[in-house]
Amino acid sequence: MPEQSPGYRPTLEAVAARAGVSRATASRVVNGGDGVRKPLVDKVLRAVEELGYVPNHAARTLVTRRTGAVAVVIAEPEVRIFSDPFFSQQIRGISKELTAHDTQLVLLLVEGPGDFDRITRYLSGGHVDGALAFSLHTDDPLPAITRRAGIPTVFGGRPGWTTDPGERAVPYVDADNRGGARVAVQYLRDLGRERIAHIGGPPDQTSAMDRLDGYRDVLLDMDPTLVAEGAFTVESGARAMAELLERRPDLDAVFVANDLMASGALRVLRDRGIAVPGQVAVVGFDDMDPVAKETDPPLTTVNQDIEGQGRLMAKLLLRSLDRTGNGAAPDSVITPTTLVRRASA
Amino acid sequence: MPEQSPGYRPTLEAVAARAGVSRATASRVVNGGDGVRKPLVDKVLRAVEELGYVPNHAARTLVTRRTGAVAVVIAEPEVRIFSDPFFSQQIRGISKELTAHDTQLVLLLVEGPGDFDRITRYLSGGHVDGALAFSLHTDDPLPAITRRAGIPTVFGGRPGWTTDPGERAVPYVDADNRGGARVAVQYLRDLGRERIAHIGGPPDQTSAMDRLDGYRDVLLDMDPTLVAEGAFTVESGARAMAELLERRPDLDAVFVANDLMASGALRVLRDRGIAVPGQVAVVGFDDMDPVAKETDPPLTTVNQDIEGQGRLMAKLLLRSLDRTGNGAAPDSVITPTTLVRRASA
DNA sequence: GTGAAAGCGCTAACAA
DNA sequence: TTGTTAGCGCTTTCAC
Repeated sequence: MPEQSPGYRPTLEAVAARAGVSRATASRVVNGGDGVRKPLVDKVLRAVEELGYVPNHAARTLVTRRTGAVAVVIAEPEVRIFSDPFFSQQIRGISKELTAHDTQLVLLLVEGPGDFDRITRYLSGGHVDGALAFSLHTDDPLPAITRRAGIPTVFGGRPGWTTDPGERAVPYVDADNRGGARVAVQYLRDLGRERIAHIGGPPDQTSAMDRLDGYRDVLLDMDPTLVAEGAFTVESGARAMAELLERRPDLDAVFVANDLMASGALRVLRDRGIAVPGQVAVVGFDDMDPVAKETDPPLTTVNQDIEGQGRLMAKLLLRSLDRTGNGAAPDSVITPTTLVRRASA
Repeated sequence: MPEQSPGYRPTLEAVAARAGVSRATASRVVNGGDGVRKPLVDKVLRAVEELGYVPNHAARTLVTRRTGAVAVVIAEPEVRIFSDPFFSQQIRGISKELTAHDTQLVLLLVEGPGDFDRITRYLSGGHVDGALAFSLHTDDPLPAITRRAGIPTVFGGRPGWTTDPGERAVPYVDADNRGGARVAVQYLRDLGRERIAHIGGPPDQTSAMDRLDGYRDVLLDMDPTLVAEGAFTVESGARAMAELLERRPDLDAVFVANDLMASGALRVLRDRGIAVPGQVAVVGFDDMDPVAKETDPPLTTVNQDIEGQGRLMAKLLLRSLDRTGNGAAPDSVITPTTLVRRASA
């Protein structure tokens, strides 16, 4: 890579001149070289190399009307984003996929309700070609915002909104929360457990709802005293476990809606000298690294491929951005989950 | 906000026409309105409002040569980024500051050594005005890359590189790791502890080095058998603690280089029935939320304002990007730390 | 297959 | 103070 005086940037014009061709031909070569004779292609390529030419992105965007950038919108005012590897992993997956397609990732963090205006303006401002958003709460304004902004969007996690009839469904990627929960609870049942409790997540998050539904699917005659509500944090899991033990000292298993809460629950059980899985079997959800492996005992839990979900989101979005005809509106995808057996159940 | 047929975007031309002024005047108003008479300003503003005009960013960049975007480069191939809230918090601070200055955040995740080429190309490609980078390892190639790319860069964390004489020092923001460590160890000493051990982080990270140096500052006659090395993870902290107890069962205090390792150490002490702080006092580093508050017992630790560091990084970079003359090259800043007393020491 | 030329939407001299 | 005009660097018809 030739080192130039910093700040100087050769233009396509310069490349064309050096290669002895027109700007148009140089442009064709830079953009793939279709329909240009081999010798000319080589000449141009050499000029590019020698000059250290890098296309001016702004100029390109101005004429093509494509920015080559995608916004990732994260609305999570809670502390949760700080202690939850969930986002980091999804973003990693997204980043990999976008990078592979020369697309930039513009991060939009929503700090508060007042920010929605800013986000709307940005999204409608032609800065990005599409958006990826995480919608966690049932009353999330994000779906409405991206719809209004009129840019293709794929959501991470099932949005809580029920689609109005006639309105186009919002495309999303989500794990099979309900199915995973079903498998987990069925597993506890097959183990012979009879009083299977559940520690659920915040009821305004669709993943929590879906996992609770999966629990209900298996335990049709669900006893409400066996269900406690947490907040997807370690501490809330501990509290919920204590509450359950208070109410139902006879419980012999718990299906916990995420690993963080499960680790809190395990701590409470250990502190009270209750054997796991001997007296109480515990199954978590997420297979979060490294939490699940390092609990005492190691946690049996439901694995979901979070990074893969991120990749998939990006993939779906990029496909809908593709102008070569097959740029159909993306469908939603539910990714599979698998039960990982460790020692807690 | 007027809803238009999606895809249509009014131009400055349209605004000017509607306001009955020239494009130049419209442009002036949109960019602050200096030197335009009030009534015209109002007219233009109204036209903007009515048309729902949003400036075309590409066109503007093309002529001003400023992108209004900043890259955040994160090179952390390790698992660590997944379990460490450190980055999320810094990014949050960065995001807030950038947003307040209408600057976009482009996220660049470095997945492996092969990625450095890509990053270099991107940074020199005029996509962004500057960069913020996290340099954690002493052999990090990032400083060299951003220098070669020739764009202003501010680092998070002291880069391990010793600056060649004559070469411009790399500007960075870092916590006062050494000073914080000094205060922590001195505090243990003031408590009357006489055999103060240390669990350090990976020696290729400057923060770990600096904290170790602070420990040494106080314990000049440092005994090597009192020092163990961890990897900034819970498990490694537990291992290091076990190792130390093996070697020096007589130790009466431990200064641990971060809270994650401290929580592992506490677990080991608890498991062995060693009273904290009765027999062994423990001080951590980071005051990580929620870890430090929720250990058993709650952790006495050194607080650093991570989000503030992020803000500061952005602030320094934006200042050096400012073209109004005072755009001096940024200096480095060391942010203060404070000891937070809880129950473990 | 290749080149000439128009124009994307905007800012910044320069004129008026 | 306001308007006119010349590009910024690129892609893309349209001729050749």
